[in-house]
Amino acid sequence: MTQRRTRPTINQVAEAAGVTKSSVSRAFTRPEMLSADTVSKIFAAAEKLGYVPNHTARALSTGRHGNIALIVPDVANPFFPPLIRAAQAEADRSDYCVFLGNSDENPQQEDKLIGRFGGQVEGLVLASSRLGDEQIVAHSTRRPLVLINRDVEGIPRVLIDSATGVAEAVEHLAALGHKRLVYVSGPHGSWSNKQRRNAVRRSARQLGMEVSVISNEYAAFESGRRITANVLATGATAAIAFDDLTAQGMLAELLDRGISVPEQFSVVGCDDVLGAATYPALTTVSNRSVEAGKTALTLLIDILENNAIRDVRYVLNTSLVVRGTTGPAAG
Amino acid sequence: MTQRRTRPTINQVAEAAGVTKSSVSRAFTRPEMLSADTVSKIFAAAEKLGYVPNHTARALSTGRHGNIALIVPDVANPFFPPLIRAAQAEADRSDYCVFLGNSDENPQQEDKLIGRFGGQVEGLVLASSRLGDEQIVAHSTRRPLVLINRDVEGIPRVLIDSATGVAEAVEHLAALGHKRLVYVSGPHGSWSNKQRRNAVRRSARQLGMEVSVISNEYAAFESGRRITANVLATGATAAIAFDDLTAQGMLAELLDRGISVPEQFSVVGCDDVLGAATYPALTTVSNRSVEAGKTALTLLIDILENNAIRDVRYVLNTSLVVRGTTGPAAG
DNA sequence: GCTTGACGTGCAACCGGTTGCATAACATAA
DNA sequence: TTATGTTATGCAACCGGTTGCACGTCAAGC
Repeated sequence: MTQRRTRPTINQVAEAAGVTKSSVSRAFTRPEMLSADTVSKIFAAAEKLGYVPNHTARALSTGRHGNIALIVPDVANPFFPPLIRAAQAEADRSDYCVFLGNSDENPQQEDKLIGRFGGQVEGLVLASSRLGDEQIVAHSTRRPLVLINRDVEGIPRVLIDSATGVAEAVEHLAALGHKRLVYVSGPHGSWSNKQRRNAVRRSARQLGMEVSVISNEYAAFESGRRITANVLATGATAAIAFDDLTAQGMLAELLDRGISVPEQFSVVGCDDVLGAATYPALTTVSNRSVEAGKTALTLLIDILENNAIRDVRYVLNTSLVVRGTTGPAAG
Repeated sequence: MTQRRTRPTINQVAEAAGVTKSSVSRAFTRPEMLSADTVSKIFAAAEKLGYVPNHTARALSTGRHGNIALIVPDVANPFFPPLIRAAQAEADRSDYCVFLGNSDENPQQEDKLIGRFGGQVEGLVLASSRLGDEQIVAHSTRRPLVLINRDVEGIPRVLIDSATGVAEAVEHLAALGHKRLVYVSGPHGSWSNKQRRNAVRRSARQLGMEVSVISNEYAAFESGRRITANVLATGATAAIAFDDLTAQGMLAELLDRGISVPEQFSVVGCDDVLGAATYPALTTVSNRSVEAGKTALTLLIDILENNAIRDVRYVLNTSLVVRGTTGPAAG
């Protein structure tokens, strides 16, 4: 393997160009301060030596490193990758680099990551944070913070309002003649979960439907399978699940138990992460995660560059996407 | 919004503790050099002021920032999130922070990202890189590099050998009586694609089967749907797709065309990213992406910490996972 | 021809740590 | 008691840039 040469420094360029390092520095940051001659002389020397300004040194003296951190509970949850991708693209447009953190749905891990990233980022985006409000507020005093799917007063936040879509789902089921309904919960600390649960309850009450709530800490395919027995035990004819993964697990389990969907039981998911890829294709609540990721980054960058300190609460509405897992109530 | 206080520096801690900054520095890096008394005095002062060493400054003088970069072609492709997650977890265990880059399957973008990250990472992992060999070699002279699913001589690499699994798939189809086979290609620059295509051809030749290759630049659900007509036009009775997403798109399209799977047509995917979530459940080639991510990071960290410069070529074998989309040849 | 101002460049301090070397304090051995 | 070694701490240079200020030069204005 070839030897890794140490990179040339500003001083070497200065010497090669016959100027001081101040001028080299200015040539790269504020060339309009220098004569055109000097600038081109410096660029020529830099080019020849293969000089690239040292990011770390620059960050130390300016206090700006152009990094931001994005922390999510679970990269592998299909809700996040499109969000991550959108955020990353938006960061890139403004020449920011993004640190990605995976908290494993664990507040302690999330806290630890924030600490570790803390020193080298200018701002953070926390998606579906599992931290307590006080911790979030505490972190926000240290550096700019934008939240996704978490509603904390005074902190800029982007919220995907699944309540609108969930309400539509309940109405849809009511219209199909369903009377008894189950809501299958998601992670405990999840703001979206609370929001969805409340929306189901509220709409159901208005429509005179009965609702049971079944808890299910870790939202995923397998746990969806597992809680299906409990769901059926309630005697309900339809279920709304915290997310598509849970719904998909339920679908598989119902199929295995010989319960046909939607003839004998209706299932609604949330987040539309699977497209039409389940069988039957899943009726679900639309997802705005790409917009959420992009918006959060736009917001954060705006705060960083314009020192725009404001209390933004950006809400993205959702709606019901009717596919094949909902039908008239059995019996 | 509350005022963001500037963080205390090493000097303030030194003053508060009645020592010089050298001692404070040592208290945090090599406490065994100091008397227990001094250390606890310093820690007490640091604690009281809320001091945290400045990562940037430390990086500048030591040349080590404890960051690594991971670049993937598409975060939203379900092959990568588990890999990313595993890599991130492994990095975390050794206190490294990870930058995530999304190249959008674009070599230029990939190159740009490497450049942007370059100055602030100690090493890079390129997953399924779309760069040319020379570019990869060039980058590797600058700083440690580990490749995933890319086989470049002299550069540490972790390869998921889908050839073994793909060969099994071809044998499986032959055993079911299929004579004509299609391989649906993936991205042009993809090493995995080349490997899979060759494996299909080789095994088919040995088993006396006929193979057509259909190209399909962007591997995804929609493009899988789109190329299905071409696949059927070949007269084949079975297809092996570059990845599960493509296979899933084909499944949907076949269903829409009233062609039943596996009775009339057999489909095999690759990477096992969908689990049993398709309908029928997809027969596919197993995926070792979690191990790949973890191994790549272990390798990189080993290189960084032990200066272990070696030409590693780590191969992870795969095998066929038979589910419900393959059956006896029609007619 | 002298003042004034604009412009281009250099000087030196600073960002916040780390580290090789010198030295003081103290313990041990002769 | 003095020489010798060990240990804990301080001094100051260094990492590689940025930036406020001072200074010298040259052209325009009177």
